[in-house]
Amino acid sequence: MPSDTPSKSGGDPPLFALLNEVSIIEHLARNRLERVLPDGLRVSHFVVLNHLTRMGDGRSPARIARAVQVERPAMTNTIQKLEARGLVRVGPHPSDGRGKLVFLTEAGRAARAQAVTAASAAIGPIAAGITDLELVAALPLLRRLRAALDAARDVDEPAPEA
Amino acid sequence: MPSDTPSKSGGDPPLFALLNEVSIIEHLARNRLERVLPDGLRVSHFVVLNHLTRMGDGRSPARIARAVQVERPAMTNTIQKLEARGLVRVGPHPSDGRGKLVFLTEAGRAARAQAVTAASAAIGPIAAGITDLELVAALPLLRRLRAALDAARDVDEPAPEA
DNA sequence: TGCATGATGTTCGATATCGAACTAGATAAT
DNA sequence: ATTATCTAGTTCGATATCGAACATCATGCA
Repeated sequence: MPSDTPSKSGGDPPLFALLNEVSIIEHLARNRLERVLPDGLRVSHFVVLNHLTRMGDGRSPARIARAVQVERPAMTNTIQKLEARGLVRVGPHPSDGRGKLVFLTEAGRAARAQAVTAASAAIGPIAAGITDLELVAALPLLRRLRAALDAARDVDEPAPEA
Repeated sequence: MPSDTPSKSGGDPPLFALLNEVSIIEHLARNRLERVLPDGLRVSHFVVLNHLTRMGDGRSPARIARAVQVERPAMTNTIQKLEARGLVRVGPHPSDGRGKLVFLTEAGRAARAQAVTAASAAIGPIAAGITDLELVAALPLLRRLRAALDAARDVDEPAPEA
């Protein structure tokens, strides 16, 4: 049964081991989520609906893109799909001539609620042996790590030479 | 400065909040890694080199694909690229007529070592304010979550009817 | 032995994402 | 005011990934 055992993650620094687990969890959760979402709703669409619901309506595509860690062209595509499905309404920015603002429609809110239900039903039971207490306990570290990675995102040239 | 504050992740169940952090961390780490890898080495390539180095040589593409959470066509593509770069050697399976086995070349091991160095240099400093102790403390939960998600991967029909 | 089922590697078509580049509009500096 | 710089949204080309389908070989069962 131990078909993989030579040197599992023995020599890996803790940070690498953690990022490895994170990578696999993300992949598994994403795949699972993709299969249970209603209709042909994509994870990327769900993420945007979720973001708009939680953080608020009337945001620009660029702002959403930054928050969701996606490049702007991808967000253009996603929002066009959402608008075509009637889950989102796009209007011009009042004070910024080039900008746009994205608003949730009622259908969008409903679809998001339905997706959340489906996601909870599909992913919740899997983590049966894991208590909320443990999850909450692990959250602060992950948030700090995310913040650190996020902060270092634009800092690519740390003073080339002295 | 608080440009995003309406309802951050207040109403989210802990599992969702954690998966959200995981998703963002994975994205940020992947992007950062992609930028620091030598030549045009892709993250997917690096992952395979890493897996073969840590878990051992002479594995079949399908087995690697399962371990790395990627579909077989993607692994076919990745291995062809690796072979074209001379980082990997592919031979027939001795006892299984259809199978193949993937072996690391010296260039492959060297490239992996170089990539690990680059990755450490790029990602290590970011997590400066985070101790190995904290990371190690968070690992068990993540491993359990991964195991749970992994186990539930094929169990899609949990006894449809009684 | 012969046949059904499953696994492996691959090809194909569709889709999403990314980086680069472009246009239009905003913003800062001179 | 004019110019330079920056940002928003989009388009384009390239690439990776996925799901479905296929040919080949293994394996279990009759």
